[in-house]
Amino acid sequence: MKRSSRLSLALHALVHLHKQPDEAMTSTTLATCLMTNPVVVRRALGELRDAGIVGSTKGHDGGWRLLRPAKDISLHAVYSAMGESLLIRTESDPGDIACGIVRTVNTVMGEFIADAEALLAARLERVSIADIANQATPNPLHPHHGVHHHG
Amino acid sequence: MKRSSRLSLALHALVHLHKQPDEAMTSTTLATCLMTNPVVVRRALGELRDAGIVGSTKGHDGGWRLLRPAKDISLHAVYSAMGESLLIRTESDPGDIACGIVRTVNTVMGEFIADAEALLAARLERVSIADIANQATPNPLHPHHGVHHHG
DNA sequence: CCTAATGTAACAATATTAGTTACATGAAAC
DNA sequence: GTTTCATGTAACTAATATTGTTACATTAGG
Repeated sequence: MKRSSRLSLALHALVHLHKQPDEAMTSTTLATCLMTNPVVVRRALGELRDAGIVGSTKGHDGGWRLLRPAKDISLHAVYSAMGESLLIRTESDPGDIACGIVRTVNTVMGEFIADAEALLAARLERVSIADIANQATPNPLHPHHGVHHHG
Repeated sequence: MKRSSRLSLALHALVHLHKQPDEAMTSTTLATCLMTNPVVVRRALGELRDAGIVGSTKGHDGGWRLLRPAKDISLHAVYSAMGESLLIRTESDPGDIACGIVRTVNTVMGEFIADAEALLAARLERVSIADIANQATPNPLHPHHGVHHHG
């Protein structure tokens, strides 16, 4: 697995929920689609639940569903809900603290990153889960039928 | 240590080389300033040497020096020389390969990242090592004397 | 009260990154 | 030419971050 698979994992799950609006999907079902563990799904979606993006219900016929239309869920909302960023973290540069250069590099880099962060946030705000779903070109071998039986 | 300290490490080293243009600095001296191991310094600067940004000489009075003025070394040159990026890598999303959604998420994200990469590259191109050095506000407690005896 | 779901803590496994040791190579000093 | 001081690099170890797993508590419905 690669770094920050959490992000694509969450997006993947959200698109699934969007495509199946009628009934809640369980963590186990999603985990099968995402080829991971139900607990990992809960952890990721739990953060989105705290941000009011998805809702979860326990017990019979419980599971996850979107709390608002996919077109109203921006990628930026997802990312900030998960405390993630597209940019690397470059805080806390190693180096002798008595050396002024360290702090200068950190300052310059920090400003650059903050600037870039704002730039990307604005762009991510303009992309929604619906945008991703609409671009979904079904796999010619396994077209979607609403139910996802993993291969 | 934080992720991609390699980047700030390299920048830190380059500013040191810029501030000391008269003689070469050894990996050991730099390692002391950067609070790391000489081999780590060699690994990082080695990539910059391959890119023609710095030069190294062996033997007595050997070490590292800049091969061109600091104002002509852009952050983008440094980053691409090291094969690094300011953006996270999101390649190879986990998920069932038979599920079209996986590929769609990857496609959309990939395009977004590529776009952002180009954007940031252009911005990094406009910042040089000299820009960082000029912004260096010396530590009031330990002003620079040219030689860096670590604390 | 049994089943099916989430919630979460604690732990194990894995992957990534940084640090270290060891030794070969090359250049200047003596 | 031999010694010394430097880089070059491979191999290994250690530390860190991430992901996966197990176990069990909680809640809802039949």
